[in-house]
Amino acid sequence: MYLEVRHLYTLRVIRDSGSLARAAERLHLTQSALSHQIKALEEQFNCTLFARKSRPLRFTPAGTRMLELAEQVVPAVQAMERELARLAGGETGRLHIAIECHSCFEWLMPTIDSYRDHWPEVEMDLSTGFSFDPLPALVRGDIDLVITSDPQEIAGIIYEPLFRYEALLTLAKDHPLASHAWIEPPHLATETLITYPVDRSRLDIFRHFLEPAGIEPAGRRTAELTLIILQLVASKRGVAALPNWVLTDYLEQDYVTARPLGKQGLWGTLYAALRTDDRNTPYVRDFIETATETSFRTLAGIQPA
Amino acid sequence: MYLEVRHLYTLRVIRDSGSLARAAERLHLTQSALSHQIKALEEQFNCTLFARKSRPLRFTPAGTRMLELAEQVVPAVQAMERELARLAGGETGRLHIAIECHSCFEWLMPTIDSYRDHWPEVEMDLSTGFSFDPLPALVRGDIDLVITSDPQEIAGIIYEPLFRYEALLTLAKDHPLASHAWIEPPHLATETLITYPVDRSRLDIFRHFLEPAGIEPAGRRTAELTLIILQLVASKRGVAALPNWVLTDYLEQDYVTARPLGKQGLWGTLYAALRTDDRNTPYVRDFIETATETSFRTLAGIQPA
DNA sequence: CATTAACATGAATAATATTCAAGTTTAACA
DNA sequence: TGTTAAACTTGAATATTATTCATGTTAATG
Repeated sequence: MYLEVRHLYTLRVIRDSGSLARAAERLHLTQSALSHQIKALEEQFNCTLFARKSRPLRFTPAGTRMLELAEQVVPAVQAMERELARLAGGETGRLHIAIECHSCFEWLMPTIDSYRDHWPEVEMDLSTGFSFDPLPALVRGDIDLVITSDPQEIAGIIYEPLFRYEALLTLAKDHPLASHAWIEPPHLATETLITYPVDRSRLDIFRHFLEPAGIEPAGRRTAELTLIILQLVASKRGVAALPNWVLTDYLEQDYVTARPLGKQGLWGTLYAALRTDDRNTPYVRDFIETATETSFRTLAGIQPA
Repeated sequence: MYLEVRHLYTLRVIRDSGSLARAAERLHLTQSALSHQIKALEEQFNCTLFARKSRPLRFTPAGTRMLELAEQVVPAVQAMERELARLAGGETGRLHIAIECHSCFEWLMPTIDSYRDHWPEVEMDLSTGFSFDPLPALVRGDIDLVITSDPQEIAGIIYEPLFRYEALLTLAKDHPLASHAWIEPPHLATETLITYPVDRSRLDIFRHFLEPAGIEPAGRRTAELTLIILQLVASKRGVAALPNWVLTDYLEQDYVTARPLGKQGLWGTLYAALRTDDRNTPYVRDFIETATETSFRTLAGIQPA
């Protein structure tokens, strides 16, 4: 065995996720595979790289040194890969993005920032899919990429999963439902549900939580901006299902509280939809990679798809 | 497939050796393996890395860029590996070296220079084995490493091959034998052979060239220093068998000329002899690695062992 | 127009990474 | 103190990937 870029990449993910088990998920490997990988490294260099017994796990001096190398090497490799991708053709093109996901700005903005650095020649545009259905526009070629949590089978369109997130029911701090460890559908029969202004068929809380149980909320009202929704919730005008990552800051500041929907929680997956033709276009591929990487760096509580 | 350190290492060797075939030898791989490896890289990045049809082969812009990465990454990886090896223990120790090879200073000095940088704590010493037989001293533990081209089976001693070289018969420029494309043993029956002052049983030209043919040179004289030997040859006091790498400068300056010994040439291997116990000692291993690397960088015309 | 050296290719094999199916260990909790 | 769950380890089975082997192609050379 030899030290390879793969190992360095692994090491970074382990540090970022704080445990072998979680790192394995992100790397799309079993936890056993990672254990073997690290063990082989440790045997080759005849030293331990980190102490597993503490959470988050701690790197030894040797592990820290190797991580330092990783920090130098991995970005350099990625930079070269991007440059070659540009060289290989398709260095310029158009990337018009539409988002159906109303809370996506948080990771989309840093993603676009860092993407622009790598692909200055790509003409970018961003439209929010509030008023029109973006998928036909994607098929027609008016736009090139749609961020959505609701993949619909359409010929010529593929969905690349970005990450999984949990929808939490956001509640005022002293809301009665906060006494439950998790929310069941009947709990909502007497509540006003605040949502983004989209058709209920696009909302997971209806499709995968309330409708299967045959429950209707007492009322519904909509708001476009996440901040407004939160204000409404805080002032007890209703409750709202929001992605966990949107809430981390507000929960920490104790502005609102939140509970899982169902014992297992209500999980959704965010996808990038693109035309099959664009599947291997370098600058499109790299956008997706940049997006997942940025998300995992920026967002707390999300899971690999 | 992914870009790995291995590929970057390969790329450097290809550049240094100017052809896939030679690079393969140095990497201890078949030429086919290398061809596959490069092909896979080129397919992954969808570009060619170098033009094969020219000798030495030329890197494309993409290849150059990747080589640039290699130049940054490989030394960084090696540096970390050495640091970890020191951390893992055995960071300090003794390395007393004896050389039997009289022309080895050329690569030994740069080797020791760069080695000292990496292992400042290791106490080094160098003795030339002119007067005593170093192998018993190695067994006893008086010295720790012997550079020799003449491995003798001794319990507790192993030989790590460094590189292969060709012994050439060095001749005055206008020497009659220079008219032959290569030298046969009978040609030497009328010549004075100039050698280093060691027993003839240690000299490859006797053991593997003259004795098998039952030929004796007309005379023999010795000199300790390579430069003196060359002066004697140039002034027609005799002929001498010397490693090819010693001669490159003098041949270029047209000071002397040289011919292969036999149609296939007379090839020898240089070894590092060490005690079996020291086989895995980090600072000893690294000396051997540094030595081969330095040799291939410094010396022209040598071959992987 | 042979001949040689360098490189390419497809199939076979060897080496290596990963998973699978246990088994430990640790920490949390009743 | 026992019980459970989560995180990690381990050895054997399997899958994947790298390398070799045998052979073909190409380009340069006499």
